[in-house]
Amino acid sequence: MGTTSKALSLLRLFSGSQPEIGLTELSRQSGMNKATVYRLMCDLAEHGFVEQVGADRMYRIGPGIMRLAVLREATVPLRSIAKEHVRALAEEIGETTHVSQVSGDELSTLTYAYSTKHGTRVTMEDAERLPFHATSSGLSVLAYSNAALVDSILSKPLDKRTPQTIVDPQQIRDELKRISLRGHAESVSGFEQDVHSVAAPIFAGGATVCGALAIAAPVGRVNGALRSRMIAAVQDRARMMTEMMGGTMPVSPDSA
Amino acid sequence: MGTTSKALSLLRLFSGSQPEIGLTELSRQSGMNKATVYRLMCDLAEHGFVEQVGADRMYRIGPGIMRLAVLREATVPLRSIAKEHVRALAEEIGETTHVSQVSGDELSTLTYAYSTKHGTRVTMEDAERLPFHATSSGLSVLAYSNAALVDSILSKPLDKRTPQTIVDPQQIRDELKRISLRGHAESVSGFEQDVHSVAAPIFAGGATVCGALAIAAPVGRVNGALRSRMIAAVQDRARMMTEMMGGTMPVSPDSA
DNA sequence: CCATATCGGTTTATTATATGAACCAATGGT
DNA sequence: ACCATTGGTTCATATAATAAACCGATATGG
Repeated sequence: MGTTSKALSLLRLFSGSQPEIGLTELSRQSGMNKATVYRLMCDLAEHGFVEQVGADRMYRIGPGIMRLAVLREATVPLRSIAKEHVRALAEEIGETTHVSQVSGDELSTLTYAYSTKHGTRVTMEDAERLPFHATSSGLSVLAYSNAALVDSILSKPLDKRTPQTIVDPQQIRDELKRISLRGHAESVSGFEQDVHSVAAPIFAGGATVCGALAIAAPVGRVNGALRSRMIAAVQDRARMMTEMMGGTMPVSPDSA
Repeated sequence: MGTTSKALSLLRLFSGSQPEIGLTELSRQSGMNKATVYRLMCDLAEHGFVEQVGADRMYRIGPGIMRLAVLREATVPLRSIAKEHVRALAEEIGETTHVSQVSGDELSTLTYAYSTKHGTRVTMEDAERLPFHATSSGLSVLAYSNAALVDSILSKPLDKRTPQTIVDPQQIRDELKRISLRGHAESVSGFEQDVHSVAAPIFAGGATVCGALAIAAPVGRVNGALRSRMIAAVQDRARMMTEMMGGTMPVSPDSA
């Protein structure tokens, strides 16, 4: 692996549940030599990609990222668009909503919103990486992705997150076909126990899928009526977001 | 320079006025060999830090940045806090407002807001790098920064952006003292002709300055009354933002 | 319509750079 | 007082980065 890739892969270790990491821990989790990690982190810090904080000198994501993020949003405003719709949709349906974004072969949560309508709700983690095969968001994205990505994802071993998680590649491929016909994906307890979610893909310029909009509710609350409303609303909103992104829905299922 | 630093410095070339750059152009502007740039960009693309777009294969900032940005904002929510205040302040004063952020020895615009009160207004560029010595934002930050940063900035040659730009290090140091006493900085046509701006620093945990809030108005519109309102408002808002960031104003000027 | 220039990308011998085991100094818990 | 762990440093070794030349494709212009 190239040196640059090693440095960037260190950033991958940071997550919502682990926003600050020490030098030794970084070395352990990356499997790289401590001295190497140290130098790489210095390089990253020099450019503001990470910063050291507190007496224990832990590293966390740095301010330099924000400049690039502002630049990204100025050209591809997925997050700002998402924020509006996610908010409104949560209000409308009374359940948790979120938008996730494709980046290469990864899918991560971009923003989410809770509704205060019920005392219980599905909770989200910041910037969480979502598995493609086990979430409605992931499936809806995959259903409109090129074959190369689908193959790449389904050829690796699929994590069985819950007893309900579908991990058979062929079964998933069949489901992807159905999804691309219906225009939305659905998952019941595939990622987290007791979570029922529906999702629809969002497209950017050139009819390429750039992410997904999803609604997630406790399984027990999803009756026929709510389910219908969720599906209709998520598709409608995703279509609106696609429009705002300057994208178009592919005319026919192009998962080939 | 290390390989990693070279890769990261390529990202620095992207800006609001140049959001997409081709391979040859990157090579030219960075001074690095084209083959080297190519490999580095591949590494960056692999991790979603850049992506290639269109038929001409231009590079732009990629979606991978957004995951890190979400993570950053979850721990240091400067931008989300800034957005609210910048909006409200623009409304209140009727002029352009913006918040910039320190990252190492750089200062860049994080968010801004326009007011529709007047037909003419100061306009901003996304993610623009601001010179410390020529902007009220930069001066207000510098006035509360440690001596190492101040020395580092003032020891390099200072760009004379306009005839009014102050470029004499000693003169600037004197001004910094006054700023730290008053709590705000002011610049008249120091960065852009005909722009009068006032700014106040924002502090994060540990009384370290993390950025600045500023109001910018056309010189001709800033009379005594407006100027007083701008100064009072910017200081007030910056104080509020500091509070929300969990920061504290340093008790005494600590520019030593 | 052909000649030329420029583009993104690729190859390969050369060389500079990254690496990692061992080592410090500092801190904290027992 | 001790041991374990932390962040950080050193330097001989080995690996990975580099750059000139090259390629095919596209665009430019006379």
